[in-house]
Amino acid sequence: MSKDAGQPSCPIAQTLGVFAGKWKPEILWNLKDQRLRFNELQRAVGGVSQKMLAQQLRELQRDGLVKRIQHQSIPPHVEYEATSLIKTLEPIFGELERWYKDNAPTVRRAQKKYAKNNPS
Amino acid sequence: MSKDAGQPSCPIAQTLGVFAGKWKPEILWNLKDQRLRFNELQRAVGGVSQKMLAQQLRELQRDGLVKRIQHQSIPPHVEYEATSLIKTLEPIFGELERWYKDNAPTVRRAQKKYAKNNPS
DNA sequence: CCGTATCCATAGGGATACTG
DNA sequence: CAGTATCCCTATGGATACGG
Repeated sequence: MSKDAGQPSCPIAQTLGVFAGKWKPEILWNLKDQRLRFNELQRAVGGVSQKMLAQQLRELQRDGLVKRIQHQSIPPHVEYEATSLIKTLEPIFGELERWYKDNAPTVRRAQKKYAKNNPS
Repeated sequence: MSKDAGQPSCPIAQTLGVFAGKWKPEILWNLKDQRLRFNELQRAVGGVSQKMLAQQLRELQRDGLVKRIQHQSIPPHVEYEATSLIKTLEPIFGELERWYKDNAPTVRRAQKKYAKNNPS
């Protein structure tokens, strides 16, 4: 019991669900202004396994954020590109970036202070 | 091996790391305009276990987003409240909320379409 | 009342090997 | 090249019981 009904109640969590997966921000970040092939993307993201990359790309496609472009050729040639829906995320990305620029030091200090008070 | 260096490269991921944990958005959402006690918070969030709530609260304290207020009394009385740093997240929350309002239907449609094309 | 400690099941995710 | 399939280990997270 106490099974979650499924939908998180607040819209914040809903939106995060779409783009806040483990590798998604970096994938979107890299696709923001360029098409990339699978391997290029894997190198660009750095540290992601094939399995994870494929999976996250599938979810991004499902949610309409990324489009898969298959060129018929041998050897196969596939490119991924951001859809127009991604453009609507830009204000969010902008705010996230700005927040980091403005507040990262504050967070660092809080963490140091916390660490000092908590002999883990 | 192949241990990740630690820091994700893009600031987006950095910022998300601070507040995008599984229960954090809902915790912050509830603390936004009121102090709450541990049990109140647990009920408010809904579905979160004691263990998870305690853990997420610890992280939020560590990152300076939440303050723990301990009243000395028997039985113990503890309250959690948002710090001023949380205020700086509001533009982000605002954008996230707005995005959901504007684009949730689009995402739904994309998902339906994707499901139709992918007999999973 | 406010948590921590412990146990345990499940899902996440890496490495590797293989296919169209 | 662009993935899937498999194996396997670890981290996550729920339930329960206990301590300050």
